[in-house]
Amino acid sequence: METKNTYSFSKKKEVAKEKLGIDMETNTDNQKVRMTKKLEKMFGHIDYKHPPELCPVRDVMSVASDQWSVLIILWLGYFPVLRFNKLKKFVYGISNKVLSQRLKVLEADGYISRKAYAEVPIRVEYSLTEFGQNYVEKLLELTEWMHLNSPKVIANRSKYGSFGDL
Amino acid sequence: METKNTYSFSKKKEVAKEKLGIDMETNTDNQKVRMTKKLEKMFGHIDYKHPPELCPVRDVMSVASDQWSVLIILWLGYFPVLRFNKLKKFVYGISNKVLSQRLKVLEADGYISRKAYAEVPIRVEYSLTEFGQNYVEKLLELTEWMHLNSPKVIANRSKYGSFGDL
DNA sequence: CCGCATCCTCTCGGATACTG
DNA sequence: CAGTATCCGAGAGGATGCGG
Repeated sequence: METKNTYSFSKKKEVAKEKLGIDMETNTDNQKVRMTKKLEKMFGHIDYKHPPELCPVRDVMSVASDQWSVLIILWLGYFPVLRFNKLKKFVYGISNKVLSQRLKVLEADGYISRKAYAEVPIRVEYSLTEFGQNYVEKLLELTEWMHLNSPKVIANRSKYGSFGDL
Repeated sequence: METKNTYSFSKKKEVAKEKLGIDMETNTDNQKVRMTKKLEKMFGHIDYKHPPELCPVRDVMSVASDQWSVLIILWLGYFPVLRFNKLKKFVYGISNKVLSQRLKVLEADGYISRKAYAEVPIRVEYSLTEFGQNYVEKLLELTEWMHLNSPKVIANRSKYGSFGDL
């Protein structure tokens, strides 16, 4: 998977130039070049004409960057372990159904672990796995940025006028 | 906004202990403590019982972490400037309607800029703003992680069984 | 207490056709 | 070319009630 690269950067540049009339060489800024390298790593190996279902990154991200999933993971990063109803309290506004769905998917994808204790009434504890801890760190970098910049965005938005929501 | 903190960490611990039966002091690991600090910065100032609509971070993130928005921003990070139909080709699978919606919102939120040239036929060029460049860097860190780890997730998923999608 | 099953609503988003 | 307008279907997600 690492070695196979059916769609190299030079090939991409070709396509960009010939089929789309875009000259990649206009990328001069260092920062942009670094960014392009990273993007190349992610997009370079795929043909942009292939069905998006074949892109595992899209797939995985759609779970991990889901609004509810993010909140669940963040709160589980905050508290070491949480039970279903506690979690529901923190992830304010989530319904039983959605919470339970997300928890199942997040468990399946390896972010969280679920421990059920055979008591009466039953007790279930959710916590982050090693992998989930790993992810929450990445996520925090993003949410930190969001926390920092959301005022700007809100300001922009109202300056721009009242357009659609999402 | 920075100084106002109606819901301090110690208060949070109180609530956690008294109302939810969670002892925050079980956080021993250094990494977890750092994480908790960050989370505190984001969640500490809000009462988790307040309506989620009041949380600007949720709001801003729902736009910025939207699947289509992410792809648009990434491709605009790859190519310095793209026109509507080029963009549509790269963000494979997106419809006119959604692309146009997302572009409008992303412009309103300050990530991208739109330049229309009064030619016939009309030409419109989209590119990242300074702010958008800023964001795409953050985003790339996350997508890099995704690119790196999606195989693990897929593996986990199939190991776990065939459960729901998303 | 956990969370599934059901029902029902309602928004998102795809397809197509049309205009400046 | 760059969108808008309209229609329509799928499915996400909320509320409730029940079972383990």
